[in-house]
Amino acid sequence: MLRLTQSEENYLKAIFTLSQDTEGAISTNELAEKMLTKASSVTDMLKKLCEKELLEYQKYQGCALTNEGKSHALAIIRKHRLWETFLVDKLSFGWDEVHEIAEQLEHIQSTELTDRLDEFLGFPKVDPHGEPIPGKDGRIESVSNRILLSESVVGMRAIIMGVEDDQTEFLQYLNKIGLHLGTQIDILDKLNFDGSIIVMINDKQVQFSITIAKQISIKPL
Amino acid sequence: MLRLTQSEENYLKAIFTLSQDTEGAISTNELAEKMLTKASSVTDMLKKLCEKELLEYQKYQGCALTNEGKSHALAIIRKHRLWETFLVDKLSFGWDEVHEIAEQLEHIQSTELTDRLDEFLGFPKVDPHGEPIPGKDGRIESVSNRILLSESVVGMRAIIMGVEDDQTEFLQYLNKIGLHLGTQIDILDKLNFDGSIIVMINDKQVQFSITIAKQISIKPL
DNA sequence: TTGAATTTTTAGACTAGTCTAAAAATTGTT
DNA sequence: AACAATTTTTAGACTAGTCTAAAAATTCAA
Ligand SMILES: [Mn+2]
Ligand SMILES: [Mn+2]
Ligand SMILES: [Mn+2]
Ligand SMILES: [Mn+2]
Repeated sequence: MLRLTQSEENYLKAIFTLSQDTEGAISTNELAEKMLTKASSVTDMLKKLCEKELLEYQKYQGCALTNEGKSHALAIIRKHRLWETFLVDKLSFGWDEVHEIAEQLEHIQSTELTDRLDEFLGFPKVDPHGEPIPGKDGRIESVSNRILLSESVVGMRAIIMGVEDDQTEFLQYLNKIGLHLGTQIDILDKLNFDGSIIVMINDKQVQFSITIAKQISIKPL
Repeated sequence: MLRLTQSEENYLKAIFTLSQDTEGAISTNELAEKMLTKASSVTDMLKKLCEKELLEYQKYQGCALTNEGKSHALAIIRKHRLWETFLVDKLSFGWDEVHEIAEQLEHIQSTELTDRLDEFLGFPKVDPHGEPIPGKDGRIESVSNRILLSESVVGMRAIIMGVEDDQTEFLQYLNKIGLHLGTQIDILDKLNFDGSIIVMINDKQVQFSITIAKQISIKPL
């Protein structure tokens, strides 16, 4: 079994995540930005991960994970999301407080631990941000009939199913306006000129910019 | 707040532990053996930790933790023992399976997490090996009327309270002979020439070498 | 109390991960 | 197609942690 450093694992995870919404290879700069580091550091790491056959990489052509690399990334994401669930469900942390801690816990090496944690939590399907939790086998069950709030239409009634961004400030903002997983909303209006969406949450009107609306996923009722 | 690397934390913990049963300073070689590393590496690390005022160190004179260093060490030991308790009490691991995992978990940085875990576990006083768990304030409650099995006298009846060694093979051996925390034993005999102790455990006779007897702590009834 | 054995430190090297600055390759634009 | 802008890689340096081999200090024992 190939043993990876924390840094290597963080790169794999970042590449996997970026690949989710990008066609083709991931560029060095894109990855540098995501990793909050410099392109030259990324190049060095890509060479190393390519050497270990976790990704394919050719000079100036960006990179793409191999199956091996993908399954490593999924194992880390599985751990991250299980630990976040543990922190919220068992230790009563808020959904805005768990990401940084899970960022460390995801690197604990023990498949046995991960699988027992999964069982202890009752095999949860999604984490506290509504993100699906990969199974033991690395498979992600597709989450059903979700759309982004940005794609909603006026008059729709819907349930909040997830957030695409788990940054503390964003989640704290959502807390402040009373928006949680499972919250019911009504789409009241959309402004043509900037795409803003006006929503009713617990009898209060809230206006979301298109940027925010793209970070929230809902299930129409 | 001073941020330490995993390696620095492991050194502090080792120095603390060695200091428990050694008078005066800890020597470079002693520490090298404990850390499974070379004396030259230890010297480098001692310089660094001295620089950070976590220990006092003078060339050729060994080292001793400062109060700052001690409280860091205690915080790591607290985490280690709480996580071991979590693994055994909540995830049903055996006491022989948890040390390696806790060796990693003890480095997770979040006082909030540690304190909530403590609460979730019901503020346990001892870990699965009978070792006391330091409190939030770093204080260790002294464990009452314990002696080592090696110091027992023939005819005594006692309860197993702890083990001084948490190596997997040792604990597995204890499992095999049916010795756990809380097990009741009778001291049947002591052999003068090698110090072996013959003990009755669950109606079976078992003979312990003096080496083993020094690793087991008991409470006489 | 002096020489030998042991312990400890230093010197120099290596790996992992990062950085800055400069060079090279690619991309885009006229 | 040529040149400019942008992206990416390389070269060289730095820190942390480790190692081996050699030098220095301490300890031990005759
Ligand atoms: Mn997260
Ligand atoms: Mn991480
Ligand atoms: Mn342990
Ligand atoms: Mn450790």
